[in-house]
Amino acid sequence: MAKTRETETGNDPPRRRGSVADRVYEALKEDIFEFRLIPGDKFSEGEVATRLSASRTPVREALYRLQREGYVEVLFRSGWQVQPLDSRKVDELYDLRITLERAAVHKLCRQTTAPAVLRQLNAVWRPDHPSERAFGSTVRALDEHFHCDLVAAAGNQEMTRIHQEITERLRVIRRLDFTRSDRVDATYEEHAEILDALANNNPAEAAARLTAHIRASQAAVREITMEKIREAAALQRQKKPD
Amino acid sequence: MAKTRETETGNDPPRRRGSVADRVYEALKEDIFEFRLIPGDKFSEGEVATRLSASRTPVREALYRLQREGYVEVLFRSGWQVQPLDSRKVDELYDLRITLERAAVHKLCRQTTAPAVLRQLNAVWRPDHPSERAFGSTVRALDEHFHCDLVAAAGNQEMTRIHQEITERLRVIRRLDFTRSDRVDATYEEHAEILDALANNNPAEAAARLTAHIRASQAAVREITMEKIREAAALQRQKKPD
DNA sequence: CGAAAGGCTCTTGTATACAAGGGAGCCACG
DNA sequence: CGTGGCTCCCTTGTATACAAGAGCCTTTCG
Repeated sequence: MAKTRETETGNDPPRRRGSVADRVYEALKEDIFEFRLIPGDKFSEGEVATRLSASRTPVREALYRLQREGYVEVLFRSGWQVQPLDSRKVDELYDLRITLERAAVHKLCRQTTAPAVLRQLNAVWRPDHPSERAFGSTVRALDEHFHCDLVAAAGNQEMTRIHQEITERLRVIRRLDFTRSDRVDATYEEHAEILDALANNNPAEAAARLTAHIRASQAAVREITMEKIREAAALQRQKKPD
Repeated sequence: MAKTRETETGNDPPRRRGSVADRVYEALKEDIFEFRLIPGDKFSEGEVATRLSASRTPVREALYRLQREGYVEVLFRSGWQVQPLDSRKVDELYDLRITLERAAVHKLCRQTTAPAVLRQLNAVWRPDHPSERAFGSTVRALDEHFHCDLVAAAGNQEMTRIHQEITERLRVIRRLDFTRSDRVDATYEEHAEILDALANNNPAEAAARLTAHIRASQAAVREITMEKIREAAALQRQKKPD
């Protein structure tokens, strides 16, 4: 249901929507996002082509796009592999995110025509009653929009495009952040603080709050990941006690 | 001679070097860089395939890569077109460059293991005698390396990769900067100042100098471009006085 | 019994064949 | 003469056929 309509936020779809290659691209990306394809999994072009009722040509095109975006890798004449997202790369992407969003915030404060976006974001992140707060995966989507909208509002399309790519790349990880209700609450509060600083045209504080917010999320995600790894390891030990 | 070995600096060559697709990719990119393919030019896949003695399959792969990087665009069932690099996008890419390089400089100052790169850069940009200064296209390559090395030294591979992409995208334009000897001299001096600030572990000044340096280059390039456009327009008027 | 070598299968890389559609030029008609 | 529509060619998008190599399994020899 609703497929991966989320990824249609339209950064660079110069290719005609509805082509087989696009369909395959979206399907594979969703497979990766939904863990139907796990990092390390190997598969072949023909296999994917059969499963998605397409020929190898559009499948290859989709795979090359995904490769460029860092999701998969081709092993010379030995099939494809889902690229694992190691913690080093994750940290690098977070750093990059912070760099870009800080720059966006500074740009935003130098602009005069900002309030439109800010008003809209305020409406979402400052509901009249706490009961109006979203929950679950909705918060993840809203959080993504918050950060993407800030960057987009700065007006640099190239920056927006790259930030969008990073956002998608980190999506698999970031969703973990919103599985804890305390983190959801923190997100609401921190976003509100950032919006305050922006409303006061205080770029330094806005940037500081933004950085702290992202770092907190990053730390929480890292912690949750470690937890999950420990759980998985325990389960593994329980299963194979050799 | 020497082909486009420059682009082999190896950001992401997961594809086997020597493949037809890579050869076509490099050839097309060089065609664009050397203005054998001018922005606005239209061409077809079959045409390129014939010219480069390949089939359409690797040509298409190369074209999709170039499309993703913003060099060309596909017109639905109506051929391909070399994407013009409008001034708005150029400005955006410059802004992005500044953002990334400033971040790199800040990171660099927080590190302890920086001097190696700095020493090497100093050797290049602070020759014992001004006579040892490079000239022509060599300066362009050296300037590119200066900025790329700074970013690479910060240690964020993702940032390095994206910065590299931006660098390539702006190369066509930036080369204009080094056609004026005063700009070459300025580059030497400004690079030296940046290296000084880095040696003194003064991130704020380094970032400021860096920004000023890039902005100066941007302004010069813009001016030279305007000049060239005026010249071209004059020539046009002379040719077709209707 | 072990190890090495050879072949067999499956993989990607490339070439070509086929399908669908857009654009320009031409012809006919008002 | 102008304009609208039609047709043909050329374009990309997709499917399939062919080539070359990497890996594994089997077989054979020491």
